[in-house]
Amino acid sequence: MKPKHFEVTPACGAVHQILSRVGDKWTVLVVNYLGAGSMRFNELKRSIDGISQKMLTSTLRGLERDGFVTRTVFPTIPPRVDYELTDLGRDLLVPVRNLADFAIQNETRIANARASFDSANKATEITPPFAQAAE
Amino acid sequence: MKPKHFEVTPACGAVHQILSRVGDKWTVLVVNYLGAGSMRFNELKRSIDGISQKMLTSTLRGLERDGFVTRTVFPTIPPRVDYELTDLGRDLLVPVRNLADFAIQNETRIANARASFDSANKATEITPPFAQAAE
DNA sequence: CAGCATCCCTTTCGATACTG
DNA sequence: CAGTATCGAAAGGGATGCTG
Repeated sequence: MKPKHFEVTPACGAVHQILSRVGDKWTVLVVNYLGAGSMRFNELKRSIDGISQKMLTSTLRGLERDGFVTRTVFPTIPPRVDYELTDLGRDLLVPVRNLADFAIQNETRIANARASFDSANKATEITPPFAQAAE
Repeated sequence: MKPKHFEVTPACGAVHQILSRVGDKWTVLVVNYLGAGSMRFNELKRSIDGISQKMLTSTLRGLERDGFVTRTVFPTIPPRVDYELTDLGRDLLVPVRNLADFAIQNETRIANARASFDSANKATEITPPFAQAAE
């Protein structure tokens, strides 16, 4: 849990914290859904196809810990828990969506770059005698 | 290598690609250094404290594959390899730095949120008889 | 309903040794 | 100098079963 090095600049730690939270598998999806308003646990779970309950829990906990979402428990039966973005969470949504826009706008360029890199690389390979045709 | 689900929106895949590249352990550091101009392999390695040559290599390969950096080999002895951001790489730097600025500007808020979350959590814990004082 | 605990597999990362 | 190859540790992530 505690970083060992990469303190190139003093602020670098904080930057990496955010970037790796945002870069994990589910955070952005969760934050994005919560951007539309508060949601319950299973409501989120149903919305985000493929997420396990374990990952949803830990993603929400992480976001809660960092102050991006609030968790409100209603002591009813059955229990009800609402998750909602804080102001900080809504602020986070802005730069994240900028990055998302970048990704969307450059999707083709990146895909092309990959394709040409991969084919250029394939050409350089050892080309073993039993090489399968390109998959 | 192939994602199984989380295609909530068609663009979601592209977004996640970028976010997870940028969220990995070293990419942002490398891209940030290259933002100042082209650099050689060992120059980068010396600049980024704690990075192993394996991770620097794979980070650079990933960035090259996605079209964010160029790799220029000078067939001299000893060999020399320059890495430099492409236009796409410099474009990437913009939203990334916005997110970095967000991280820096909200570092304290996040740290506070964590501290209060952690202490609130500690209070709820089983409080074992031999609980160590806060580390 | 909203979780926690457990098991287990996969991916990521770091350390070390070797090469053109 | 600029890598590749290999190994093992650690973290991430999924499936399942159980609880208040």
